[in-house]
Amino acid sequence: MKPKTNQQAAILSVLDDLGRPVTPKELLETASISSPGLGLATVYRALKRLVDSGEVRKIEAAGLPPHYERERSEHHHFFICEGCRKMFDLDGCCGGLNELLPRGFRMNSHEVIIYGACRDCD
Amino acid sequence: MKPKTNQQAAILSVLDDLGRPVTPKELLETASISSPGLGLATVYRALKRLVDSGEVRKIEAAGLPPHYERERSEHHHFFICEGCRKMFDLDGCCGGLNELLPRGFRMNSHEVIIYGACRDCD
DNA sequence: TTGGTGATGATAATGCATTCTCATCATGAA
DNA sequence: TTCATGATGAGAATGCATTATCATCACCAA
Repeated sequence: MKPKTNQQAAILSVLDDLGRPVTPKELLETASISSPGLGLATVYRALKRLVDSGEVRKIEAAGLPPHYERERSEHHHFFICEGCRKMFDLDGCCGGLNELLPRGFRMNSHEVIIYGACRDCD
Repeated sequence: MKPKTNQQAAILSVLDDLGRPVTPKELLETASISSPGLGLATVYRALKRLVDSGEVRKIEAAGLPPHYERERSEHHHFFICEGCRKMFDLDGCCGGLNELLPRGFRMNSHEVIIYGACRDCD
C-alpha cells in the first residue's frame, strides 16, 4: 500500500532505515527530522494502516513497550539488549521445539527472545 | 517466607494447586472460594511479597495480561493456548540458540513461547 | 480489656500505550 | 478559485494493570 502523505512516507522510511524493531516514540523522534511537527497520533495511525495491510509487524516482549518493524518473509527472532534496551533481529531459528510439546498439544507458531548485551553495550 | 494470614495462604495454595501461570484476576476468583471477600489489592500485595522473595515469577507474553507462577528450579518455557488463552509450562528447552547470536553479542538468558491449541481446545 | 501494629478490602489514583475528538490543513475534482 | 474529502496535530479520553489511600479488622503483648 503506497503512502498517501509525506508523513506516512517518512514513517515508512524510518522503519526501513533503522532496520530493527522500534517503538512508536522512537519512530516519532526519528521521522520528525524529515517531517517536522509530526504528531504521535499520526505515527499510530500510520502503524495501524501498515499492520492491517501486513507490511508491518507489532512485537511485544516482556519488560519493553511494543515495538514495530517491517514484516519480513524470513522466519526470525529477536534479541533484546539489557544495556540500551534496543531490540534487534536474529536470523534463523532454534531446533527441537516439537519435543517440548505435551501429548495432545498442537503448535501453531512460536517466539524466541534472547536477552543480553549488544555489540555496543558489551 | 511463611504466609502471615489466611488470605496469603489461600493465594499461595492456589498458585500451587493450579500448577500453571495464572493472572491476578484468576488468582482472585479461585482463592476467593477458600477466602471469601478477598480483594484484588491483597492479591497484588501477596504477589509482590512473593516475587520479591523469589518464590513467584512474573511472566509477560505478547497478547496476554501478565501471569504469575511459583518459581521452579528447572529451566523451562511456556505454551499459550490460542483457544482458551491459558498458559502452560513446558519442560526442557530448545537447542542452537548460540548460533543465532551476531558477532559481538552476548546472551544472558532467553525465553521461548509456543502458541497453539492445548489438549482441551484441539 | 486495652492498645498497638500490621493486614485487609474498597476504591481512588497512577502510569502507560493507544485511540478519539475536533479544528485546521492539503489535495484533487469541478 | 471553490468545494469536498480525507489527513494531520494537539490534547483529551480510554482501557488496562498496578499501586496508593484510608478506614476497618485481626492478633498479640501488657
